[in-house]
Amino acid sequence: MTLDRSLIAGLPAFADLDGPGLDAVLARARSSRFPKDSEVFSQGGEAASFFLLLAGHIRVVRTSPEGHQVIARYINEGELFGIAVAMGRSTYPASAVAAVDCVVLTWPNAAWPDLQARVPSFAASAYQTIGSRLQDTQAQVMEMSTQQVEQRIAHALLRIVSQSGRKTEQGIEVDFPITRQDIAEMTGTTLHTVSRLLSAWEDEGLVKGGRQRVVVTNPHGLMVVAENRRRK
Amino acid sequence: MTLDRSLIAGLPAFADLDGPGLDAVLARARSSRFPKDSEVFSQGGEAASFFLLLAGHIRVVRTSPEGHQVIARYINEGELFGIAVAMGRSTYPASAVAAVDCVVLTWPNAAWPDLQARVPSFAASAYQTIGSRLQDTQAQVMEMSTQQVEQRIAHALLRIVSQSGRKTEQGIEVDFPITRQDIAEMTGTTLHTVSRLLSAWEDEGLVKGGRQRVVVTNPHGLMVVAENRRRK
DNA sequence: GCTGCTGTTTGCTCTGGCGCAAACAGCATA
DNA sequence: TATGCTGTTTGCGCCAGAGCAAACAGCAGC
Repeated sequence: MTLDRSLIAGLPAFADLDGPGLDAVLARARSSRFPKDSEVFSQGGEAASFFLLLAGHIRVVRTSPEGHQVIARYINEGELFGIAVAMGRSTYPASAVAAVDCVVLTWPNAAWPDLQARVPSFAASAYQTIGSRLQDTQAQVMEMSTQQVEQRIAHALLRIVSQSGRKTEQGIEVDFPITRQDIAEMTGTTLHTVSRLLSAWEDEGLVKGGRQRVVVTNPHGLMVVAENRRRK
Repeated sequence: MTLDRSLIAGLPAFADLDGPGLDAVLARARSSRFPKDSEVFSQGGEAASFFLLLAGHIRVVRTSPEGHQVIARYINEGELFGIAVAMGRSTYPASAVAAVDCVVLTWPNAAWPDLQARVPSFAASAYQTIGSRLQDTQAQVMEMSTQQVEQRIAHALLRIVSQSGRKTEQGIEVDFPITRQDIAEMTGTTLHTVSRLLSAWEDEGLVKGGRQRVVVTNPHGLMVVAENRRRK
């Protein structure tokens, strides 16, 4: 099965590639579907492939030995993920779970050295992805060290909505199902605290909730909360 | 000034290099001294170079807009740091401060593409460094999400001591000056809490403190604390 | 339309660890 | 030997947010 260039031509990861370059990249890939809640790869499993998300949303989850779960990030359409090979790792450090039905491009790790040599801008894009994830994660550590729960949750919501928001009449909605528990696992807090805060924000007209739904109705107001600039 | 191969021949970053490879790498580098407390590079500053620590210890610090400081990591002898260029970044995301007098190799970023092409194993080592920092940072997020302060501090201490410990008669000592405040900034807690816990541990015979000094006298006991397996 | 499951809300209690304050101790300099 | 400066210790009060419990609500399947 041959994949069409148009699948990936518009993506930032391939911005610098010409037609033949795109074909070279696609020649080694295959596309597959992952239904909602299925695992694309599993924490600790041998890293045999790397991936690009064509459609859908993917949750990257780490589980501690004691069974605690933490959501490291959400992958959006067009992003590379599971690129353990680019970091010289042989196992996946986290699991990737489809938050909705997804379409994923898969490359075998064996293709990496060759791709890196023949399509250097593709490799550069992978390295940049890793670099920006490192930045994001370090920023998260800073947030967790210095900010209170309310600001952290507000920031997290704004980030989600800015990366994976869908405009509606009411405001900007997270365009995949997300539970209060998920938000808690992203911010290092508890389901209960998230629920309480969202309820409070709903009363203030900042957000609107629903089952596995969050709509930010007043992004600017939420930013004020995130920056801790509100007059209590 | 020409640098001698022996400077770097034993380092993991150059493990795969032969003699000419080492020379090629060194040809573009220059070596310099940084006195204690001086900055090797500064957060937000334009990233013009990347570095390797030949001797000493370096503290990587991020400062928030509100002035909060967080210690992202310590760099040990033989490690690459400030490799913004490998992540496609144009500014440094943190500052690097010499914790003791240091000797540092410096390459201009301009040398990177060439080195990457001619000494691929050097580039690979840089990418692996970034990858393992991402792992470390994500592990830190997990710790901060799921563990209490006591465990986090115990883990942090064990990590420091295993990476930069010096054996003494008393136990393993952190071999650079480190304050309670530093430990607090590594673990997202406060000077006071760190001091209290170290005092308590000293009473239990796990560690021994001093001004800017920490000696772990009973690593195994401290691991029990870190794993939260103690009978209170 | 009923049933069950999964996710959400909310009240109450309790406590880890932060913030403040003050005293104290090494170490360097005059 | 005295004087500061910087880092450390410790006591005390407080509160953000966790933990527990219980009721509630949307949605899927029968």
